[in-house]
Amino acid sequence: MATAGGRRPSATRRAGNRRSQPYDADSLLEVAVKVFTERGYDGTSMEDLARAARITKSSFYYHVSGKEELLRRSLDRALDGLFAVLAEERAVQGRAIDRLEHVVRRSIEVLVDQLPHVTLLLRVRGNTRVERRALERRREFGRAITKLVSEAVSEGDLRAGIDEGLTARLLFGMINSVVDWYRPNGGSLTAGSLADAVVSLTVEGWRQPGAQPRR
Amino acid sequence: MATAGGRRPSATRRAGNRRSQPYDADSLLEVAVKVFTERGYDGTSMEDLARAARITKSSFYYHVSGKEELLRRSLDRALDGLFAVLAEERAVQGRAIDRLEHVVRRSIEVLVDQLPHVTLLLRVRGNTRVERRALERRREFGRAITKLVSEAVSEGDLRAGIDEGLTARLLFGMINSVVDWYRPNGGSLTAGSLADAVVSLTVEGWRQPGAQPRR
DNA sequence: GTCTATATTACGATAGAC
DNA sequence: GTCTATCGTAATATAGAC
Repeated sequence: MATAGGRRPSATRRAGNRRSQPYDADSLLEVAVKVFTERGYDGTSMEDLARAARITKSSFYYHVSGKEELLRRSLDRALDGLFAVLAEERAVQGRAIDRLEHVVRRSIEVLVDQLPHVTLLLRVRGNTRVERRALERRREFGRAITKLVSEAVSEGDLRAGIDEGLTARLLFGMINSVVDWYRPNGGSLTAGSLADAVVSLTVEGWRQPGAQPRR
Repeated sequence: MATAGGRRPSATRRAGNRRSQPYDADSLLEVAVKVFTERGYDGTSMEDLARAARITKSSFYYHVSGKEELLRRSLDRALDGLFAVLAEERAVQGRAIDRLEHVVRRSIEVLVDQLPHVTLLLRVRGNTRVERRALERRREFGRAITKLVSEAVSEGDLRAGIDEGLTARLLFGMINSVVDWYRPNGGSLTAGSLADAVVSLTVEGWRQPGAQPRR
């Protein structure tokens, strides 16, 4: 999965806030997006970013044109990851219910893998052109999910009578909410076991199989 | 449900952005929180608020001490609503599974009823004391939900083997995600039918009852 | 590449007239 | 209660030395 590019010049080097070698635009993006997710994009100043990188504002500006470039690159990373999932073999071939499950599982992987970027994406409000473009792509992703749910109903694998758009929204609402608490260092909770929990909860429900229906 | 106070001096009067009678602190809170949810709290300036209220910044300051007072009052409104649910008769008496369902349904009602305030609450980052206090109360609410899920497992009404904390988080993640798309003017989708969808999806799952298990 | 210093604008907040 | 005018601060961004 990784960061999609090839070379990784400073990812490990910078781990632990160690300040030794000069920055490049990519390593500063990492720093920035981390701070954005902690304090919010609008709540973060270039001074905050520079302090987190242990350099001055001016040095920061040497590498990037400004806050919005950082936001744009981060949002693109998240969106490219999600759309790549929609293009995968198992997302386009087979029964809709299987394609849906695949997209759910892989989306959770992308979310965990690109956690800060996806987090930022999910909090965008649409105040600038960059943000509005991201929102539009997000809506496009949502439409693709709704279509999958719709087809799964048509093919008889989801209960008829459910509202496709609503179900899709609630499903991805559940998935997206993961960014609010998931922390990679947590250890045992992998993207896979998280996906298991989500799929289990939405597919089978939490009802105790033996239990009497309660109404 | 309403706005908890008694008199409603300008709620209807202000509907439709009509500008006629003088403001008070409560009617300005409504205006402000609406803008906050659209542009984000940090992304909103007092100038923005004043423009939305069709008065000047100075006039706005005549009624409120500043942005943070507006935030504090909004967050308190959301949190008070949610905690009131936990204190309701049906949230403290009976089987845990029934108490849980009641809290889920009533929380959705509060969310819909106090939509902008709950929206703001869910987006708080913890940058100020006011925000950190709200986050702490939110965590306390979360712990109460986890406890309910836990008890429902103990009482044998939820499948054993599920992770209580994870289930609680995913459940309320699904519920909370509603603020990202629900619009009251939408018409036919009431809090009740929304709650039905959430309960149905999480309790029964979306599997077609007649369908063969697929793995 | 990184720094100090600074230009410029935006923002939160207040003073004082009406 | 609302206005115009303004103060002080903090933010984005750049210039120029090293």
